[in-house]
Amino acid sequence: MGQLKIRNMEEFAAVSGISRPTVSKYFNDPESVRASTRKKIESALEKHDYHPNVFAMNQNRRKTKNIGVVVPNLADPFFSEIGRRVELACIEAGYSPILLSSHGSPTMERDNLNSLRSLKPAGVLLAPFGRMSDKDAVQAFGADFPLVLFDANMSDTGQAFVGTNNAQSVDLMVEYLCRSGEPPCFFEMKSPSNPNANKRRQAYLESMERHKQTPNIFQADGEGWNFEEIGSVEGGRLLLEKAFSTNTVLCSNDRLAIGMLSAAYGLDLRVGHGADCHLRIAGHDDHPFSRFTCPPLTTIAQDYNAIANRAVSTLFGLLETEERPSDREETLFEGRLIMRDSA
Amino acid sequence: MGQLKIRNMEEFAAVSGISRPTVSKYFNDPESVRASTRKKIESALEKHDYHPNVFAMNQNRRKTKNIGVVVPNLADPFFSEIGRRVELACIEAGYSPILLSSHGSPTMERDNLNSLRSLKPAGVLLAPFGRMSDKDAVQAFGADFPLVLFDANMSDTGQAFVGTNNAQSVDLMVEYLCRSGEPPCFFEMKSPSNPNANKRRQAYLESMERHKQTPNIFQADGEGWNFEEIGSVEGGRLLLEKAFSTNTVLCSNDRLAIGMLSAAYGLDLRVGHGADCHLRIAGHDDHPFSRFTCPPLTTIAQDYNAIANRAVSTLFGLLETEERPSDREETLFEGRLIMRDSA
DNA sequence: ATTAAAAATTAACGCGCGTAAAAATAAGAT
DNA sequence: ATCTTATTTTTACGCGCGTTAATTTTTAAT
Repeated sequence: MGQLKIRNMEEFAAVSGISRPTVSKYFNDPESVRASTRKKIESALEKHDYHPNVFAMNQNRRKTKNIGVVVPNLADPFFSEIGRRVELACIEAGYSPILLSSHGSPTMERDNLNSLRSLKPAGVLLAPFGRMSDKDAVQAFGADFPLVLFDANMSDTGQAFVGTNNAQSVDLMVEYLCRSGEPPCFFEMKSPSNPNANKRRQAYLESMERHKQTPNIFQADGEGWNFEEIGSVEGGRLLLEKAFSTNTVLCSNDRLAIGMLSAAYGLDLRVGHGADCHLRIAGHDDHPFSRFTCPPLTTIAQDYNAIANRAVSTLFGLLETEERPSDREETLFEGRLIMRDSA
Repeated sequence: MGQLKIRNMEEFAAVSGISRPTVSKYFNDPESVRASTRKKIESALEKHDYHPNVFAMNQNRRKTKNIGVVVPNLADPFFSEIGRRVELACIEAGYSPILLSSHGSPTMERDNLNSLRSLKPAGVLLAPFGRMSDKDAVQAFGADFPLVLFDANMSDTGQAFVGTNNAQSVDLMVEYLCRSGEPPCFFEMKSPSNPNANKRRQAYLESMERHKQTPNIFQADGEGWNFEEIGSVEGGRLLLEKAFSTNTVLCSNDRLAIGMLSAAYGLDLRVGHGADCHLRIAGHDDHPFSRFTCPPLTTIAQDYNAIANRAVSTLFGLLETEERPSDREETLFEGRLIMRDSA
C-alpha cells in the first residue's frame, strides 16, 4: 500500500500521473480511456487503494450505477431466492443492487419506490404485489425510470415483464394429474393479491375443460402472507369435511400445499400416489422446502435462474438503448413438472 | 402541490420563508430548530414536496443516517426474519437500513463490509459467519464504525453482541427430553461454521452430564448451506443403520431436523412422542416452517423480536454516546421451549 | 423596559467530483 | 515526415448541501 493516504481524486490523479478528468472518465467507464492510461491508473490503484466518493460521484452523474430491486416479501423463500439471483447478476455486471423488501405491505412498496427515486437508480426491477399495488405510483415510477417487472405482471406498467407461463405450467400439472389418477380439485385463497393466482385458476379451468373434466375450485378465507397457516387450517377443514370431490388437490402454490400436507398428516390421511394413499396433493413453484415435505411435494418448478437473468438482461438492454421502446416486452418461461411422492 | 418545482434547498428555503442554513439544520434534526420555524418548514413541506438530495447531504455530513445490516444468507428464513425486524426497527427510528446478504460466502461478507465503508454508515449490525468470517476485516471494520454483532458472536469484535443463550436453551430442551422419555442423541454438522453450533454441542454435553446421561454425538459430513439436504441424507443414513443409541435425536438446528424428519418419513418411521412412535426428533430455532412439518417440530424459539430490537437499540446507544465504550456488552436472551408433536 | 440567552440570518467557503471547452499531445495512416 | 484523428491536459465552473463566524433578531427572564 501507498505511504500517504489518498484523500480525493485530485491526489490520486497526481500519484497515477494522469489528469483528474481522465481519471474521472476511467471510473465512469474503464473502457473509455486508452489502454495505456488504463494500465497506469490500475497500477496506481493497486498501490494506493483509493475509492472515489460515491456520494460526490452520484451527485453529479446523470445516471448512477444503482439498480433497485423491490420484492413484496423477503420472508417468502420464493422472493429471497429470486432476489438473490437478481442481486448477483447485477453485481456481475458491475452495478450496485439495492434490495428492498416491502414486508407484505403495498404501502411500503410505494414508499420503497419513493426512496429509490432519491437514489437516482439507473433502473429498477420490481416484483409487484399486483392488484394490491398502488398502480398509479408504479406506473408513474415506470415513466421516470427504466422499470422491469418480474413474477407478477401489471398491464401497461413498466417497460417489460418477465415471469412464468402459468397457462402452460398449470396445464402440464393438470394433464399429469388427470393421466395418473383422479382429476384435480383446485385449492387457492379467496382473494389472492398476486395476479398469478388468477392466471392459475383460469388455466386450471381451461385445462380441465380441455380434458373434459368438471372443475372444482375451493377458496380459503384468510388474508396476509401466512399461506401455510391458511393452507393448514382451511385445507384441514375441507379435508375433515370431505369437501373435495376427488382424491386429488392442486394447490395454487407450494406454501398452501405445505400447509395442507401438514393438516393431512394431522388427520392421519396418507398423501401420495401409492395404493395405500388417501389423497394426492400437488403444488406450484418448487419452493425450496418442497423437497423435504412429507411426502415430498409434486410441483411445478419455475425457472428461477432464467427469470432472474432475463429480467436483469432486459433491464440492461433498456439502459443501453436509452430511449424507451414503444412495445412492452413480455417474456414467459415454461414451468417444469417436478414429480415427487405427493401426487 | 406547489406550482413551481423546487430544485434545491435554496429555493425551498425561499418559499418557506426560512434561511437555508436553518432549513439544513432542520433536515439534520427537526428538533434542533425552534417550534415556530419547524412549523413553517413543515407546512411548506406539505405544499411543495421537496426532498433534500441525499447524495449532497451525505457527502458533507459527518455521519449519515445509513445503517448497514449484513446477514450471512437471506435465503435462510432465520436471517430473513430477523433481518426483517431489524430493518423495520431502523426505519422506525428514522434511519435508512441497507440490507446486505453475503449469500453464504465469507468473501462476500468482507466485500459487503467494504461496500458499506463507502456509504459512511452511522453504524452496522452484523450477523457474522463466525469462524469462517474474515476476522481481521470484521475487527478492522469495528474499529472504524460502530458495530453490533448479533446471532453469532466473535470474541473482541465489534462493540456489542446480542444473541440467544444457547447453554440455557439447549439445557431446557435436554431437560425436557430426558424427563419425558429416552435421553437425546445430538445430531449436527461435522464442521459447522456458526459458533452457535459449537455452543450448542457444548451445552448438550454439559446438560447430559448434569442429568447423569451418556452423551452421544453424531456429526454429518457436508459443507454449505443445504442443511435440509444434509439432514435428510446423513440423518437418513444414520436412521437406516440404526446408529442412534436412543430413540431421541436433538438436532443442532431446525433445518437439519426438517431434513431428518423428511428422511424418517421416507423410511416409514413414525416420529413423535405417542405410544406408536419409533422416534423423537427435536430442533432449535423455531424456524417459520417448523409448525408445518410432519409432525410439527418440537423446538426452541429464539426471541427474534427481542434480539432484533436490542441489537438496534444497542447500536443507537453507541451512536449517541459517540465515544467507544471500553467494555464490550454481551446480551443473551433465553430460548423458549416450543412443544409440538415431534418430541 | 432591560437584559442575557437562544435562535435565526447573512455571507462565504468547501466537499469531491462531473463536465465542458479549448489547447496540447499522442497514435496511426499515408 | 505529414496529416488526420483520437486522447489527454488545462482551466474553470457548477452541483446541492454542510458548516462556520459574525451579526441581527427573537425569546424569556428580571
